[in-house]
Amino acid sequence: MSHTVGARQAQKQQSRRALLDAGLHLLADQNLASLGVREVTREAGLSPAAFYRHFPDLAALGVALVEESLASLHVMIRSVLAEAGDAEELIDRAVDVIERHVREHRPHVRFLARERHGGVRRVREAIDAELGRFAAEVGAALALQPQSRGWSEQDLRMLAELYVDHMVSTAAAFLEALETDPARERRIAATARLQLRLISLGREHWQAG
Amino acid sequence: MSHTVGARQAQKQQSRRALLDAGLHLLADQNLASLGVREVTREAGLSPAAFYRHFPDLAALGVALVEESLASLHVMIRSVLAEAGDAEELIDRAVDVIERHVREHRPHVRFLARERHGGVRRVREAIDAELGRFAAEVGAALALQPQSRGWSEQDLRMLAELYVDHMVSTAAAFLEALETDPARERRIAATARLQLRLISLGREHWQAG
DNA sequence: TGTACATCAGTGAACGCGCGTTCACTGATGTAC
DNA sequence: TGTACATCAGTGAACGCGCGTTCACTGATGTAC
Repeated sequence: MSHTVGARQAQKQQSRRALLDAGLHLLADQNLASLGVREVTREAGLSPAAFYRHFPDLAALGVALVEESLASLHVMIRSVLAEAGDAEELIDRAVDVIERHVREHRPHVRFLARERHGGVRRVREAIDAELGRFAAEVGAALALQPQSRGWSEQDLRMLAELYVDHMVSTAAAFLEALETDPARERRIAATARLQLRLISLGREHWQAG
Repeated sequence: MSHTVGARQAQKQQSRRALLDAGLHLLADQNLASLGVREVTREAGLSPAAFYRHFPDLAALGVALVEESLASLHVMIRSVLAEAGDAEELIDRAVDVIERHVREHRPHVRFLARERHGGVRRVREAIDAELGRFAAEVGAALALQPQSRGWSEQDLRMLAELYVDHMVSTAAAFLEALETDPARERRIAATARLQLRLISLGREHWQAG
């Protein structure tokens, strides 16, 4: 049985949550680098000094948001990899899952897109490291598939990276569409499916020539 | 013959240049959204008030930087599209050109990567619109190639976008490597070549199944 | 259960600082005659 | 060529403001007995 946390602990966690949510909300319209401590605490309904009971600085809050954001992404990727079916079905499923993920975790996805090449090195590195781990995971899953018979480690890795990069580009496109012109969503999904189909074809004929 | 600009005009252009260079330099370590007017003018060796003789605000300076950055990118893309040779040669050439471009226009490339999903909407939209134009240009070039016989407009467009997205991902990877661990450059180039080869294979067998 | 003390999340005031923007100005460059 | 006036890029001082961070504090929660 889990230890029941005391009221004090529970309240502290609630405040921490409020700070993270406030940050995520404010980061819809700006970068982590331009976010202010007072801005976050104001949004969270706390005094400025309270911030320091939870994080040493804003970069630390950013890293906490990276962890959250990537945890949910991780779940998504696993669910895509766990699917069974023919190539066509898998592609449709994968694009659907990405689209739903962006819709349901919009602030987190936006945060990742914005900070992946953003101005705060610690956060940038945390994101890149995690995306690298995703690629490794995808590579391991690909290695188990019969189509990968005879593929070198390097080839598997490059294919995994191609998939991850494509997922990232597609997610960013969905996000931009949601924010500016939701009608574009359908076209982006259609394009992503065609692209994945083309990549599948390339995969089938790899080393065949 | 071109009109010789007066000394006044020439000096003004020099100051404008200094402001753009100062901005670009400072944006190596931060976002446009967190850049300050005083910061830029200090770096450029001008008084704070001088800034307003050139730009109404920092977003305007950002848009000017987008135009510069994309002009040089445009030249690069045209040079890739203009190449002739077999698929293998074209791929090697394309990856080399991207690598060289990132090296030679590092501050501009970094700026684009950072602000593409950054916090300043005007700048974000300017970048996206220009990347869309690139995709159209690539699509038009692809349409002229014999391998594209029978391809629909939609298929050409999705392939063009796949190439542009791949170029963007590759450029971002080169950039990150240059900034953190130059030894990774060779591996990134090798991966990009393999990926382009796989995409080429997919292209050859498109609609063949 | 009750009491006395310890902990510590959150407060509110205070600090010094750099910010964006404005303003009247200066003096070199440009122009009309 | 010379003179008198216009233009305007850049200046330096000034303003009010919100910032990050610190500090001693408060009072609810936790703990030992």
